[in-house]
Amino acid sequence: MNQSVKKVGIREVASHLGLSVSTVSRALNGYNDVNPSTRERVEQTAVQLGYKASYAAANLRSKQTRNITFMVSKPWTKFVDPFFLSLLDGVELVLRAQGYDLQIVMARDYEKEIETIQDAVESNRCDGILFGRTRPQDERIEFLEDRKFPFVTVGRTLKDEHSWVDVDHVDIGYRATERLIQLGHRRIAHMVTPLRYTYSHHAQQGYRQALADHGIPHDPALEVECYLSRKTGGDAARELLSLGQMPTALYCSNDMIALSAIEALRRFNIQVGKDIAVIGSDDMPLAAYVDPGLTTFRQDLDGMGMRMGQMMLSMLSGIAEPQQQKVKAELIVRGTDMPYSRKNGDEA
Amino acid sequence: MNQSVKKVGIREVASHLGLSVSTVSRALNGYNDVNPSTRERVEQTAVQLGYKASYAAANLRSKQTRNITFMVSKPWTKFVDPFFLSLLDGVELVLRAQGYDLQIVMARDYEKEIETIQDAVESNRCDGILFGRTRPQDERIEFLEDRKFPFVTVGRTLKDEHSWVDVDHVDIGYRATERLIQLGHRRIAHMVTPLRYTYSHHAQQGYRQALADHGIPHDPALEVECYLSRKTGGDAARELLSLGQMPTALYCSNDMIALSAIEALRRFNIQVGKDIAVIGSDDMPLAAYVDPGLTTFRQDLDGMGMRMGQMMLSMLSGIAEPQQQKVKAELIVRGTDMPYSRKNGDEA
DNA sequence: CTGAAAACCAAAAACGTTTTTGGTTTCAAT
DNA sequence: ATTGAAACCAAAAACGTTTTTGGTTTTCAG
Repeated sequence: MNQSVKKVGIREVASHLGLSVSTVSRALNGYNDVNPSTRERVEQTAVQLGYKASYAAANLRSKQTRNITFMVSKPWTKFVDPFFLSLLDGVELVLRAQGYDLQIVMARDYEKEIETIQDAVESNRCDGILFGRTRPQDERIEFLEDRKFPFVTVGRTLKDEHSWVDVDHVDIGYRATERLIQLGHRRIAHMVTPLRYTYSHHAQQGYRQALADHGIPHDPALEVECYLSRKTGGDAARELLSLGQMPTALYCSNDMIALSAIEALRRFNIQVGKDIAVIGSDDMPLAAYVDPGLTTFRQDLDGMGMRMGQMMLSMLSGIAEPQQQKVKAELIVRGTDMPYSRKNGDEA
Repeated sequence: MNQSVKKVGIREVASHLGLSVSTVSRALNGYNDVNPSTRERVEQTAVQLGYKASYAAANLRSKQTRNITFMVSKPWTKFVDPFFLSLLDGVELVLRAQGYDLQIVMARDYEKEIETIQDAVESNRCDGILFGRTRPQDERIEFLEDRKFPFVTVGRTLKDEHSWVDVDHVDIGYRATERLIQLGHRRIAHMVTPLRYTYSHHAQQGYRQALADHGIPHDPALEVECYLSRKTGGDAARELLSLGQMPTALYCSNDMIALSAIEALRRFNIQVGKDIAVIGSDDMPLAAYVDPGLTTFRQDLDGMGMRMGQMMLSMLSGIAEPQQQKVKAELIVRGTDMPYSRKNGDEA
């Protein structure tokens, strides 16, 4: 009910208590050289008076913005969105709990990415940076490491010496391939996501390892690089069809590619889940909806986001060693994978 | 190549030019009482020296944060995401162009919404607020109007006297219904989105108007309120099935509901696009993908986002009158709507 | 020429905190 | 009692801009 017309500053609460401004500040910011009972009183009258510290003033003096920037790279939006927002949700949750704000910037093409990061660092508008879409060797990461500016990524470089959270794509590749092998398949194709991203290499690694472990020779013709738009996923499927001997199973390192391959195959009257097995890699909303449902892997994006936030927080509180967390994905069995039967081989 | 170890402040550029600090500031901030040639020189050496104004200091003095907060209400994420991010993209584009940062906060349930807004306003961390999910009368809007704090919404209240951008849902409702009528349908159901949101009322209005204009009596039993989760869309469809006379067409005020209804109908062996017509309202990614594709309406979210940003900017530059923009959606004809044929009526 | 207005710029105040510095009290150990 | 350390707090400096105030120069009509 305390309706002060003027907004109340730290002075007000200080004079209201007969304390000095500095004591109030130290009490509010959790310094230890202040009497617990004093702190108590300060905190109480602060809320009572509706005191809110001026961010600008606090930032100016303390040289930290309490802002974390998440850079989202533009060319995906349409289909990768859902992933992004779940992640963001987790990030925001833990950041806000510690009084940090989350700010987002969009990099609208490749060159803008590094530019955006530079700008964010140099115009000190944030204390840390978050981003994804990491590449085997990544200019952005080199820049940030060079400047010793706090950052955490979703995904990693191949060098792998910074703080990151990542789905274990080697594991996914391995498990998907092994599953198909155990279902009796021998000719298993890998529809590879763009190799400019690190995770594609990991998926490839898992795929090849599984083949090797089960004594199946690796046929380079069965590994086709696809791009993220739907078209080229279908194109790759057609390319595979034209091979002398058709693969009986497809492991796709993302669902969009799987889905577009399925669509293309359908056009050739090849029934997925019957004539050919398909396994995807991320569980996009569509995957559950198509018929038959896509067998794929679910990733705990919310949890990964939270983990990212925590890492950032701990870096900000002075911990220098890079932290890394690899997250296992959960296999979601739906209808697109099935055991090998001799018939399939003849199909092509 | 100018590698100063210390970061360069406004003092540096001033002394480097033999000018006063204040002149440099005025030159950089576009004040008019500074010689054009002086301004030129200042700007040049500013970039040359790599000068970046301290946000904190500038904010402290000028009392504006150059931050806009977008509040996203949590309970949707899974399916409404794509809409959200497209919108955000447009917003960010125009805001950033004017040097504003975009910051996002998640309100994780209903109560948190108003709380979050209050906090954003009172702890002056931002100059303006953006949000959606507006209700017929909206506590948040009342609060912000009361405080005279700049805000723009996606969607509006029924009172409708603030700044907003909104898809014309009356128009969608009208056109969808009219189209079905012109295809020969008479028993057209409206699967209504939750009435706690304003746009549902608008959709309803359009639907009823179209019926009235074509002399079709309004049957309340054909208007069923659904909720956003997929389940209840299907439930509503089942409810309609149990009616004495089955509707021959469904207009759904959002795609998710349409899709779940379609799924439920399929379980009853009712073929959508053949036995019953369905039209949706927003063009979610799924809509193009299901078979048959959902006939629906596309909304220019990117454009709406940009419009929101522009409105915010103009409010910030002092224009007080509320600005409002209604956006027409574009009909996307796919496979779920078809002409009425006598057979349908008997189907139930 | 002259005087007043306009253009241009410098000096200093102000923004509202946090941090530094240092001073007083309290307390336990001598 | 005395002393040194620890606990507590006040005063003032500092953060890096923008804004205010006012002073000097230029311009231009009379």
